[in-house]
Amino acid sequence: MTRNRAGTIEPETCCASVLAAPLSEGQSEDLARVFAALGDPVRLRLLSLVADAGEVCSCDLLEPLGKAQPTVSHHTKTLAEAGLIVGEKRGRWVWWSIVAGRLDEMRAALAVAEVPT
Amino acid sequence: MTRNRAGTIEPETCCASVLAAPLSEGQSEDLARVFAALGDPVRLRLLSLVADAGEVCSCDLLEPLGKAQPTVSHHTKTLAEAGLIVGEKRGRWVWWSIVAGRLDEMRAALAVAEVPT
DNA sequence: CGAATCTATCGACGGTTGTCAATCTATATC
DNA sequence: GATATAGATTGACAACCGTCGATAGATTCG
Repeated sequence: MTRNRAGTIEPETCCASVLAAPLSEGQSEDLARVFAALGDPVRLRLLSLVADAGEVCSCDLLEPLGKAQPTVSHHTKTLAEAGLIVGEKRGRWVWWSIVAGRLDEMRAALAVAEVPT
Repeated sequence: MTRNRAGTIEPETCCASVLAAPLSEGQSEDLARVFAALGDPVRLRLLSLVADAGEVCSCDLLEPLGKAQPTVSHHTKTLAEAGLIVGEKRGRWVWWSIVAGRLDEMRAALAVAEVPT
């Protein structure tokens, strides 16, 4: 598996499916890392807030999530490392937005009866 | 959120999307439970084996997964409680199969640009 | 019944994770 | 430069999780 400079995970197999039999250990580890990032209720709410607003700065996430600042920072980092969001620093603020393509990849991984290319 | 007697998760909102802004705490917890079940490489490989074979008995999972019997039993239980697989006992064996609808629900939850009803 | 086999449960161990107070870095403002 | 603010990092703690040996339950076969 490869890893880009931002440290996000980039499986060589962009479309490995859970339904494609025996998933290799490498593929399963890459997919599991991203699903694990989705496996926390606070991170899912964070993701929904970012998706809804299009762009959100971290400071606007504290109150709706009801978590302390280091906790929110920890979650944004986890989601960013999973490639699900990206942050852009502007002045003192970091603006987060969804990586739609990454969500599509995960959807594809869950696809039943995927037509192999 | 509701929960049936088998202990499997049953969100009242079958199609709650991560993109539908602020996901309620209940919705996010239900979704997170299922994504967390998917967030382990051994369980993803297990899922792929079941999906590929259509039906697999637990005894045939030990060797390909390279895990001890209690560990495999633990993982099948986790996936079953998440509603991703179902087991049918026949004689001494338990035959596991995929719940395709559950995978579709999770794909829908990750859908970008979902059209709200 | 007794032996063998498949699965689930229990208990324990080590590693990981979510959380927050305290602290540090970077940026902006006076 | 001094002060204030947004965010990241560190360290600590409790809770959770993956793993497996031992054991128990269920079913089949002799």
